[in-house]
Amino acid sequence: MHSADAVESIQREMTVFARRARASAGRLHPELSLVSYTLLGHVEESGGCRATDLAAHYALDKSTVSRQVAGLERAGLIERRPDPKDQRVQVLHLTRSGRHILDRVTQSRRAAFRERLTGWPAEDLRRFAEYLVRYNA
Amino acid sequence: MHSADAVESIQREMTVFARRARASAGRLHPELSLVSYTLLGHVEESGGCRATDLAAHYALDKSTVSRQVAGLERAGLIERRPDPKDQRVQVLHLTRSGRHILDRVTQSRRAAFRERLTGWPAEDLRRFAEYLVRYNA
DNA sequence: TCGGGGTGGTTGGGTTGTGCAACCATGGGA
DNA sequence: TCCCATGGTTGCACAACCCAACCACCCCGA
Repeated sequence: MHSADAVESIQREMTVFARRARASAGRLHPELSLVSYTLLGHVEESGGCRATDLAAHYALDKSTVSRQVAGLERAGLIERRPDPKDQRVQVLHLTRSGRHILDRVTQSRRAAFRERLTGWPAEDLRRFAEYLVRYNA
Repeated sequence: MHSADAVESIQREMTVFARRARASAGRLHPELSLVSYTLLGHVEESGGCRATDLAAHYALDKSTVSRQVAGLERAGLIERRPDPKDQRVQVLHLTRSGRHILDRVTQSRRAAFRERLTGWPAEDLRRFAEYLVRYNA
């Protein structure tokens, strides 16, 4: 396989993956869309972040994030705390319920993934993940 | 990095990638969305296929494909030919114009990708593509 | 000190991609 | 000949987006 073909494949397969991921996420966890799940995960990992941070990291319009965040708050999964340093800012944090649901969904997603990746050598998994991170950096 | 973390990363980074791809595709080629481009590419590669084939391969609902195909036909990029073996079937083929646009967009996408992947050893590219194909298989 | 450009966030409006369900037409056996 | 399966279209609803306009607040320089 030449580099040009590899590039072609990467592009196409990523697209296929994304579509399937979204579809199956919707089926498995009606309570938490793939987008919500991703944002929720980011909020947890970051230990409190702003809507703008989410928008920048996921290349989303701030209006999109604003609405997603509103939905998550309405669902009681995150809460907004004022930033004492800057009155414009709302720092997002998971609620107890948000953490709980995130954990449940993560478990179940992980199980599905693991099944899918059964038989992959650990080394390949590691390298696959590393490629993706490097690409998106 | 342990396997569980790798799995987590793969999932997340794929999502990020997909979103960026869609956004940038829309910006670079307003005349051909990412979905259209993908389907068009598949039709060319297969050398004539049915809408149902597309739906199966991309895990899309047949109604979605039907509408996408209708759009591509309206745009003059593909044409439907009756299948002599089965009157229900419409075999999809690229038109001259479809082939032309597909080529142009492919060139430009490839250039963008290549720039992005500058500095990647060919071996890594090859392996990255292989992982993706294996995963989606 | 005050005015203005920059930044965080919300809202209104519109587009696109998608799935589900109901439907039609054709095909292929029992 | 009937009946079910299959390929495809259409109506309907919805989620995720983006852009533009807007408000509130921050901060820097004249």
